[in-house]
Amino acid sequence: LALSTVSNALSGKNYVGDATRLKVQDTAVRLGYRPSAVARALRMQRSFAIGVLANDIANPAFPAFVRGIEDVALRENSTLLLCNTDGLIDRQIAQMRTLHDRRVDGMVLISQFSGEPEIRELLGGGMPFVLLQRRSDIFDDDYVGADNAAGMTAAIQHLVDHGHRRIGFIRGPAESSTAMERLAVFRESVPAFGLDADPDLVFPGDYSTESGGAALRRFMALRRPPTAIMASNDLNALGVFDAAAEQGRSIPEDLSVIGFDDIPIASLARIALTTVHLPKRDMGAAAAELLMTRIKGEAPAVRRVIAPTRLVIRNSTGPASAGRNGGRPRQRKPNEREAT
Amino acid sequence: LALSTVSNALSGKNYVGDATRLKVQDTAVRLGYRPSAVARALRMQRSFAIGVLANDIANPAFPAFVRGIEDVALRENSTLLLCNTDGLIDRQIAQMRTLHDRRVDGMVLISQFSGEPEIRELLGGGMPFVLLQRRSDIFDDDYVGADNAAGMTAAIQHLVDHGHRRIGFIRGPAESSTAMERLAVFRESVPAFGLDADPDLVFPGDYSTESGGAALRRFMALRRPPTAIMASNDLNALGVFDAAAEQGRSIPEDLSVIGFDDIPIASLARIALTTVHLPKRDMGAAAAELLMTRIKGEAPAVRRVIAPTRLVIRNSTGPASAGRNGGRPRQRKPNEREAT
DNA sequence: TTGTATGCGTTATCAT
DNA sequence: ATGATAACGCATACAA
Repeated sequence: LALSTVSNALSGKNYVGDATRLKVQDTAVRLGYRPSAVARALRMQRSFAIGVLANDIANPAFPAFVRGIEDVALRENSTLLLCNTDGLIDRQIAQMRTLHDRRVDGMVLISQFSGEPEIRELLGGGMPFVLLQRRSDIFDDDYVGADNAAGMTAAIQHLVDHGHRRIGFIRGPAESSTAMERLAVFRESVPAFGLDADPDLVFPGDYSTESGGAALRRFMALRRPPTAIMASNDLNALGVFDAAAEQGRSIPEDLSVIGFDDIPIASLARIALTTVHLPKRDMGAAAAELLMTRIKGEAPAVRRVIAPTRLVIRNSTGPASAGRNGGRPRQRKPNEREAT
Repeated sequence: LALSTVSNALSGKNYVGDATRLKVQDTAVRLGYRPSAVARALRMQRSFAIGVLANDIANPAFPAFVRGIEDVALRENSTLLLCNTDGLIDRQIAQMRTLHDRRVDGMVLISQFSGEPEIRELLGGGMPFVLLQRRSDIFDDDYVGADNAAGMTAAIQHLVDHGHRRIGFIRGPAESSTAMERLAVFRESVPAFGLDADPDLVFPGDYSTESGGAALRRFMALRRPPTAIMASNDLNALGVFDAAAEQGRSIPEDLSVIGFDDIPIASLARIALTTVHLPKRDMGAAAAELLMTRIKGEAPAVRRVIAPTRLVIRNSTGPASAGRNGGRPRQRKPNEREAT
C-alpha cells in the first residue's frame, strides 16, 4: 500500500476506493495510529492553532471570552493556545513571539498594547489577528468591543435617577482603550447630567481590586465625598466594597456603586453588584469568527463589531439621600431588574 | 554561509566562530528571522509544549494552579496548551487526543477521569503525565495533591470547638478522588468527634454553586437542620450563601459554613468565608516539576507530593448557640485568623 | 571551525 | 484509483 493512498484514505479525500479506505481506517485504529499535527503543520504551513493573549487569566471575565472563542475554534478544528501577560509588556512581547514561532494561524488579543516597535513588527508581518475588548491606536483593523458609551450612559442615568449628583469615577488604565472610552463618556456626562465637576472625583486606577480600595479611601478622604462611585470594572467595584466595609460604610445606604463587566460573582446575593453587562461569550465568538475569515484570506463582511451592553440593577445602588439612616440593611429585592 | 552554521550560531552551539556567530545573529534580527518551532518539533521529536487539562477553566482556583505550572514551564522554555473539558468525558478524551496529536511533551491533568479505555490507551502509550489535585484509580504514578485529611480535620475541629455537633456535609463528585478523600475523613470524624450520625447530613453534590444551593435547601428542609455546613469547595459554599440569603438565614449567626480551596473571592469582606487553604501555585509548580523530570526520562526523587493545607478562619463560622439572636450582623473581625 | 547530506511525518504533485 | 517522489524548515551526524 502506498503512503499517499493512506494519507488520502485518512483525510477523507475522494481519490480512494471504499474497500481500501475501510481497510486503512481499520488498521489505523488497530495500531492506534494518530497523524502528527506538527508534521502536518510543517507541510501545510498551517497549524490549526490560534493564540489567545490576555493580560490576566485570573480575571473572572476571561473564561467567558475564551468560551466564545472556543466555540468557533472547535467548529474550525482549531486549538487554542492561551497565554497571559500579567499586564507586563515584556511578557506580552515574549508571548507573542512564542505564538509566532509556533506558527499559529492567527491570534486574538484581549491584552492592551501601545505602539511598541516589537509588536508593530510582529503584527505587521502578515499574521492575522483581531483585537478583543481593547483597541489599539495603530492596529484596529479588526476589533470586537462593547458599547461602552451606552453602558456608561445607562449607569450614570441610573445614578442620576436616584438623586446622585456627586459621582466618583474610577478610570481604568490609560493603555486600555475601553477604559478611555468610558472616561470620555463620563466627562461628557458631567455637564449633560449636571454632575459635580470636581476633578478630584476622577481617580486614576487600574482594573484591580486593590485599585478600587485605594479609590474609595481617596474619595472618602475628600471634604465632600461622592455619594456614588462608578468603577472601571467589577473587580474594581469589589475593591470598593472591601474598603467601604473597613470604614464601616454600607452599600448602597451610604454609597452607591456600579461596576462594569458583570462577572459571575456580581450576581451572588452577598455581592449583588449593579453593573453593566457585557455579552462576553458572544464577543469572544465574534472575535474568533472575524479571525477565521481573516485566516482564510476572505474579506470580512464587517471588521468592527460593537456588542450591546445593558445595565443590570442589583443591590449596590440606591437613593442618594439614604445616607442618613445609619447603615441598616434595607430589604433585599427579590429579583434583579434590568434597564437599557 | 552554510545552513548548519547558521543553525549552530543561533542555537548557541560552540562549533562556531565568534565573528560568524555575531554576523549571523545580526542578520537574523535584521531580517526578522524566527526559527519555526514546528519544524524544530518535527525534527527533535519534542515540541516544548505541555498540555494542561482542566474540567473547568472558569473555576477561580484554576488560575493559581496554572500560575505554578507556568512558572516552571517558562524556566524550561515550554509553552502551555490549556484545555478545558467542561467536565464532559467525551470532551476530555477529544482534548487529550488533540494534545497527543500535537505531540506535547507531557500533560498535567487537573481533570478527573475513571478507567475509560480511550484514556487508558492514550496515557498508556508512553506519554508523560502527572495528576494534579485529582487522582485516578488506575494511573496515579505521579500525583500532586493536598493534605485533605488534615484540612478536613482542622475544619471539623473548628466547628466542634464552636459547639457544632450536627454538621451537614456536601460531598463532591464521586469521580473526584479529592472529594472522596474528604468524605472518608468526614465519615471518620462522625464517631471521632461525636457528631450526629444522620445519613441525611451527607448531600451528594458536585463542585458547583448550584449544588451548594441545592444542598442548603435540602438540609434546611430536614426536621432537624444542621447548625453548620462543610462544603466540598468554595464555589459550593458560595451557593450555600446564596440559598441561605434567599431563606433569610444569616451566616454565621444561624448557620456556620466552611469551604475548601480558598479562592480569591473568599477573602472579600462581603464573603469572608472560613475555608481550607490550598497552596495552589506551589502545587502547580510541583506538578510541573514532576512532569519535567518525567519528560527528561529521569527517575523523579518523589512521585507523589502532598501539599500542606491550613484552615483560614474568617467570618462564616461562629458558635452553634448563636442561632437565636435574630440574624443581626455581629461585629466584623478586623483581621483573619489562622489555625492549623 | 565550516560545509554537506539525510531524515523527522506529513501533504501535494505528478505519473501510472 | 493507486503509487512514486518532492518539499515543508529545522537539527544532526559526518566529511572537509
